[in-house]
Amino acid sequence: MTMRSRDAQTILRHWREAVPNDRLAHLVKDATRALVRALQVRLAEHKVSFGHWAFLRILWERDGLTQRELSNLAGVMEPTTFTALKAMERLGYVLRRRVNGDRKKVYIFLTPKGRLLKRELVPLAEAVNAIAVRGIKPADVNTTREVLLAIIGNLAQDELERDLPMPSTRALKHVGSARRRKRA
Amino acid sequence: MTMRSRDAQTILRHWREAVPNDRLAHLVKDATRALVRALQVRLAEHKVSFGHWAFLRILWERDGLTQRELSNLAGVMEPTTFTALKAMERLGYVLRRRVNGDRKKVYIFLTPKGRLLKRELVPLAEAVNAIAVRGIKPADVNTTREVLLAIIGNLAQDELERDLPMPSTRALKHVGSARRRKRA
DNA sequence: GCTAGTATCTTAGATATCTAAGATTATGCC
DNA sequence: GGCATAATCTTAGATATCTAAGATACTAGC
Repeated sequence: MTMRSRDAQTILRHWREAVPNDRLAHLVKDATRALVRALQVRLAEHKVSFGHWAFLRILWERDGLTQRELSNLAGVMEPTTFTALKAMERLGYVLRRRVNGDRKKVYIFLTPKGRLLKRELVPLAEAVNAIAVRGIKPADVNTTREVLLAIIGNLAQDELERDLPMPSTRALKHVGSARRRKRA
Repeated sequence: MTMRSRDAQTILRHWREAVPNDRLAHLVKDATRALVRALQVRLAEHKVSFGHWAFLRILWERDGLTQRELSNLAGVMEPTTFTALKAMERLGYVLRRRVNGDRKKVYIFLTPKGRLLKRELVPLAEAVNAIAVRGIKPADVNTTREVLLAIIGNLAQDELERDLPMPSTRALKHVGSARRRKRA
């Protein structure tokens, strides 16, 4: 299958030739795909799925978090988290436990097995990152970081504004209690 | 459901606080999610799915392309294209036709209905883009573009190198005939 | 002109993600 | 204390994507 290699080439040529102003989204998406794929193939060699990586990563820093908290940190919705953690539990990477106190919450703990993956997997992510930014000026990478953050911020802000029934500036102060506008 | 708004806030805080060096991938992915979601909600108001957008976009520029060509241009694999175009055919946006000549190929043509969507949908993408880059220096946006392109290029290059049985520099010249290494 | 290989589309099945809504537990107000 | 509301997890079902492999049509070399 020659396909994927040719694809990469084609995509690149495509972008180099014409990048109209309103295709930043497409470009960012292609970059994500490239990054994700690079990490994915490496993780696969260690039998870890990309979907689990995001949670492992957070848990290595600190476990005993709830699913809700993990969702927020990973930036995904709860069903995604739920499914991933169930699978990870089956694989023996984590334990899911309700503790005394708020019995709604499910706390997630790494098993030794899950913890051991860290030493194995983190280098893979570092390798992908190193490859990705090879030959790019660090200052430009930083600029990119800032720009992406600003974009995320702008869109989050916009989403809030679209949510508010009364689109006044003052209303933004009360963001914490904002309610989603129901969409068709 | 207050969730999504809080999520956005949480994600942002998260990123502003600590962006370790090897999480560029995560950041790019979050940006993609934000951009995609912004466009998605707008497209949904016009009953168009995000998955179809990418193909419409290409077809508005030029139709009569094959599925293979569309896949390459959209940067997705063929089953994705196939599924999307089948759905779009059902919706009456495109026709799929084999023509005399190479009867393997399926050529895609916009219907008038599909063509009319352009005027309706392009402004949505432009709006999202405008919101996304609001307040960001155009020069920085350009830098970001360049960096993302370079990243895509670096990773494409790396993928090729991983594919080649003999990882020599010279081998890269023969990229066109490169064969995928079989992965476990 | 047959056969082997290649190109293209298609099918099948997996993964990652989402929204919407259901179930359970906690909280707060009367 | 009991009911309404909120928080959290869970289920259900949809979408977008992928890989692997099957089916069909073309091409080239003998």
